[in-house]
Amino acid sequence: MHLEKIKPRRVYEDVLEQITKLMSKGKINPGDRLMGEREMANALGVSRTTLREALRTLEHLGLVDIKPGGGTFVKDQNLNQVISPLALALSVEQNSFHDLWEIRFSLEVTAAGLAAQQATPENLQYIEAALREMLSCWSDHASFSKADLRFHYMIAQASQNAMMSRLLQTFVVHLYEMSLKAGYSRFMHDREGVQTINEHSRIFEAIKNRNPEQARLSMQEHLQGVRRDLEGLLEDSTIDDSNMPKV
Amino acid sequence: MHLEKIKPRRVYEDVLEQITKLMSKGKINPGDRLMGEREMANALGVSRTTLREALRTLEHLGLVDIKPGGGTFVKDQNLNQVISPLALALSVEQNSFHDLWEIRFSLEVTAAGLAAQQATPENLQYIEAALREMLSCWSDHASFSKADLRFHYMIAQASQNAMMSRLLQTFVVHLYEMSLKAGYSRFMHDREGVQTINEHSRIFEAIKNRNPEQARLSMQEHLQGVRRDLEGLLEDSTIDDSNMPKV
DNA sequence: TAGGTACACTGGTTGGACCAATTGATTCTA
DNA sequence: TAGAATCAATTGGTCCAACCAGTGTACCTA
Repeated sequence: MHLEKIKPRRVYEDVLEQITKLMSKGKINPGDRLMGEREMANALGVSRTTLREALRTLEHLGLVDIKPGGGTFVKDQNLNQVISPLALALSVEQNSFHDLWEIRFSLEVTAAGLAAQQATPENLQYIEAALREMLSCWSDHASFSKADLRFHYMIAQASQNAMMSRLLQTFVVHLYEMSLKAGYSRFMHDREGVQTINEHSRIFEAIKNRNPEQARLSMQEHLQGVRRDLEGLLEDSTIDDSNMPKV
Repeated sequence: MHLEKIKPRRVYEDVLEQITKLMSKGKINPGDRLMGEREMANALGVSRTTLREALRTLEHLGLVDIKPGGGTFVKDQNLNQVISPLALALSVEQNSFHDLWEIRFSLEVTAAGLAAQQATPENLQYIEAALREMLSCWSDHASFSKADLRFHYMIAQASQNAMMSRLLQTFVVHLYEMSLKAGYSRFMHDREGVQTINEHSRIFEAIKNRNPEQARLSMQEHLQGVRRDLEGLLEDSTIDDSNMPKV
């Protein structure tokens, strides 16, 4: 027989529930300032300590902005501060590079297709700007990588899917950092300088020409190419690709 | 000129960093019991309150299990307790059904393909069991839906990608709950009883026959079908599909 | 009126206290 | 002696009162 472990209910969870409900029902709106901690704790009938645990949680979820000396404000969701709650979890959990890459691959190919359908002129402008910057500073590893990341992020943005964009950003950045640790930067130029520019251009053109299928295909090819390069590196790197929780 | 706002450093963030580093370096392993709060707070030179804010964060990330009266334990990642940090964020943020569905679609089609390549005999067994249960209790809405969800979850598991599985589970469950709120349950049977069984069977067969392309295709068709049904419902439902943060 | 200053208020942090639940050693019992 | 009941130490959960360091505002001054 298999029984579920019963979790003791905690007060701060009740508090969290009350506040989140107010937010999802629109009783509290972005930009609003919440009551002071002392006042709110009193209104809820809990201690300030407990209330603060709930507020801290809200902050981690990116739902609230706590300004010392100022107050607590409901975060404006339009700010694309991509601090996904996944980010920290990713940095700690022992996920294999392979697994994360599959997810990125899946999402980014989809995002490229969506971008081709729904990118605004402004989106296209940003994507092209990132592409130009890659061209202009391809001799500077750091700047090049930065522009590279921005290129991919701008495509995610162009998908007009905020959650997709957040997820992708999180995964892409994390994978990039994992690659750096494995020493990818040294060897990047062999490929990046010549090949990547072309691939990126193709992706951009497909999006610009409103060709979703081509955009998906170009993105697919690009990511497969990058991955091939990374694979050689991974074989004898410090990236742990085996210690993954199975099932 | 655009300047970034400087965030005052908080003590609990330092604490969080120390602990997470120990975890990612393997100094602390799943199952380990952390020091008592008083002792650890003393060792870190911070107050118990501050330490607790860090521990609470770790708990929300699913990295740690806090047992009142017992102690704090590093969570065993092998337990597929899918309490993604995303879950709460999803329940509060105003994400459009459409956006979440696109993500689910992308990931699940990929998962189906992977499952066809890598499913273990045990995986296949679980998937088939869920399928059988759907057949046996198709007259009971609740049980049917439960089996339906399990079917999809088991495929995600069969992809052998733990992170993918976690993400999918989170999105699928959330979308299901959103559907329920919109009154999907009443109308589900029109389609579910007849069509869905067939579609599910096709997906299972493709996975069983180790045919990734067919598995992807079958999953694609199934999800597109379900979505078509949902769309009619969404037009005049309580699901907010417009109030989504753009860009 | 413009500028500066004092003050009330905010979140951040601390230490101490008490509760309820768990745990493990101790003692009692059969 | 083996098992059961008991007790005490320990743990996390919650609360309280206090102080700090910033913020914002109202008031006062030049």
